[in-house]
Amino acid sequence: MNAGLTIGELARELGLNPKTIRYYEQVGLLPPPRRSESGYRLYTRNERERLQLIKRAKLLGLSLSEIKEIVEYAIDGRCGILQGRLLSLVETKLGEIDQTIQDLIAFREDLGRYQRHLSNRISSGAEDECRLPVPTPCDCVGEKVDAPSE
Amino acid sequence: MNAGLTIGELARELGLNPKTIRYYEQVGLLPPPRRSESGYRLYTRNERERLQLIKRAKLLGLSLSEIKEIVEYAIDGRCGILQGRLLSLVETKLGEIDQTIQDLIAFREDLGRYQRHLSNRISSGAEDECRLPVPTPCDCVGEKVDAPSE
DNA sequence: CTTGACATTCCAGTAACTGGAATGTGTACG
DNA sequence: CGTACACATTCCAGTTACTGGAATGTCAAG
Repeated sequence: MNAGLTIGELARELGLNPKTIRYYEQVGLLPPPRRSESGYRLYTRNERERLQLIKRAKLLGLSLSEIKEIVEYAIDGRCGILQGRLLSLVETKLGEIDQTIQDLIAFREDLGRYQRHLSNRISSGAEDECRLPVPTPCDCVGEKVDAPSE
Repeated sequence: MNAGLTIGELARELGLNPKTIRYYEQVGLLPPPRRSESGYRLYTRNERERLQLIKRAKLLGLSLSEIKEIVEYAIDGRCGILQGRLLSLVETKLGEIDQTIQDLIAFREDLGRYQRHLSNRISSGAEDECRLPVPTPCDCVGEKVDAPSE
């Protein structure tokens, strides 16, 4: 029953839940794969590529239906009206992705600072004054929020 | 009735749906803000910062309850057991964020290539042979390629 | 004083999974 | 061979994180 990955193997390779893969098939994001004698799904290289693309697109925050549009085009090489629609979708998203990357890098820095702060506190046994520098530059977060002044 | 942002103003500033902000309040991610005479929510700078932190954390893929843990800690300055729990959460996430950034950058490249490809095709009026280089044939994310022959 | 854009609450729906139940499959072991 | 055991199947129900709609209230402008 080999010659192809089972759903579990594919899922493990990609760090996905097998259920997620079945779900993608159900909503038409993945084509129904061929089946073994006994009805097990059998996947190939193609599906792996396709899922990787889907994973990336998800990172970008595309919805499954947007992804479907891109993937369908990419995989099937379908042409026509879709092209213009797709180009503008891609262009919009290109504009967004750089911002996303910036945000992510900024957050990574916050988090790193936070981590250093935490492990310092812990190793020094400090138990008080735990205000932390998580949010961007300044204070901000550690405030009870009634601040009634304007 | 001013001295503070209304929910709509805050939402616009942050690119969120006002409903989302109310939802965050409902699940305890945001403290109930003070209200105007007539019952409108009035927000301050603090909430803006807090929401920005939440937005970033979401980018990273933290769940709302994970975010809540971090934010709550930040707010109450609570110490003790939480610290260790939090440190390991943060450390795990730090490990993931670099991968996420890598993925995002790789996808950005794919997308850029795709965009050039598309606009070339369109401006040259080409209508056939639309296979595109989107999914980067090589593997950038989940390594581990033991392709069983097919 | 009405119109229109905002706000409120509550309830219902959606997207994208995720888990559980009931059942079948394939290999390995005594 | 039989029986574990980890996998697979389908179907259905639940969860998370919103998102929209209805009914109603508020406020600044014309």
